[in-house]
Amino acid sequence: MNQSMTTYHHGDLRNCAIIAAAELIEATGSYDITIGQVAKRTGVSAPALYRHFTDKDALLTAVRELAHIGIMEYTTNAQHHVEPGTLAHLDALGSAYLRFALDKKAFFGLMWENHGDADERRDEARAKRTGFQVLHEAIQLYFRQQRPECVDTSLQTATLLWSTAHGIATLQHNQLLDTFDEDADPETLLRTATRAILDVDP
Amino acid sequence: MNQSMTTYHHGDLRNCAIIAAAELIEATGSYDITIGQVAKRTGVSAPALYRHFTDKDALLTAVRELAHIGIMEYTTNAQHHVEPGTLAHLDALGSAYLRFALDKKAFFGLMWENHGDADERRDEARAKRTGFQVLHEAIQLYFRQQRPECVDTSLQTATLLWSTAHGIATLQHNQLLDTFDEDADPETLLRTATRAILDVDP
DNA sequence: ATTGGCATGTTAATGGTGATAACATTTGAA
DNA sequence: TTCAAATGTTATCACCATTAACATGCCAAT
Repeated sequence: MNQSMTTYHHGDLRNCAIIAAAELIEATGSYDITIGQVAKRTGVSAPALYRHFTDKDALLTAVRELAHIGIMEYTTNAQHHVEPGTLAHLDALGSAYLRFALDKKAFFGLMWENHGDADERRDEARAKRTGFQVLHEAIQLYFRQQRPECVDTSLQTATLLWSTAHGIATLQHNQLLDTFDEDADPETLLRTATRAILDVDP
Repeated sequence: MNQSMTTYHHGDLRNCAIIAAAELIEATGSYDITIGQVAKRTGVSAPALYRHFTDKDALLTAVRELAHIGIMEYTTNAQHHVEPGTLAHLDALGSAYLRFALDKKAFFGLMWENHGDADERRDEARAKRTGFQVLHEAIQLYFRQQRPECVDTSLQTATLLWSTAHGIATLQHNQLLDTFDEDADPETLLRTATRAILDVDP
């Protein structure tokens, strides 16, 4: 991308291809891109990409990593403006998740798409588990600080909260929330659900 | 399918193609099928299908209709064994949703995939709204019968319940529930969430 | 009954896509 | 300095969705 294009060898093709793919996805709003498009945007021939990615899915997997980093940025930024261990903290995490799904529609879709290789999926599962841990720790902190009488070490609350946030995000992503209830507001729904779920088991 | 194959004209190609596609999806566990595969299974040439479907997506849309009917059967059957207006009734609906997602993985994925034509999407949205209405009415009945003091005419509870069920189903579909919490059981999660959400606003 | 038009099939061809093969250039380490 | 590995390039393939051009059989009007 920032290489003097006079060289036969590109110098940083792998990274540039990933970025080009991400830009393409952002620009078109769809992750249905072709190797040829990525190659052209990178100023290189299509087969050149196969020196750096075993197949198309490997390239998309690299883009998915970027998407994971992106959603992490959303949540990290959200946490900067709230007091740790408060209800507002949990709201901020959920809100960040929903906003990412809305702002970066194509990346959000790509992240959760069913794809090929089992090894790649395991790596992504690890990345997603990291995000899950952030939520789980925030919940643990919330209970210790706000409701020390009912601290719960299980993962159930975190799993439930993630599921709900994910469901709301996914339905909204498919434009179904409006279909079901034209007055539905994702953030309000999630806040309501969050409060309901946190009140379980007291 | 049940036609004497001696005729040049097939007689019921449209329906047979849809069924063949569905069978193929069921058999391979993936909705990534080709027109050629469907044609071969129907005993016909590939272009013949274009007399009945404008494009591949139109065929898949027809299969999606079958999937909607299928999930409706799951929920309808589930309702036969429970008292209307009870908590068990709501549990049965949720359980049917989760079981369909697990039993008919590929169909579930296909139903919620992002696809092309806006008109087709509007039709499917209608089908989904019908399913949503079933849930909403069950919830209304539940409140009238079990908790008449807090009947709520809004769609919020239904939307929230659907979102949660959908989130759990989707995460499970992507094998992420186990990743997050190896002890997580989808049915238990949904039952817990259901009770929490119903207790809102009392 | 005959026949002509329309619905519905068939084979051939097109254009795009992922992927591999065969060949070319550069780089860097012995 | 040189040659092998790394990395690009231009054919080339197979597969796929879709369209074109042609063939067949059903049905309705004569």
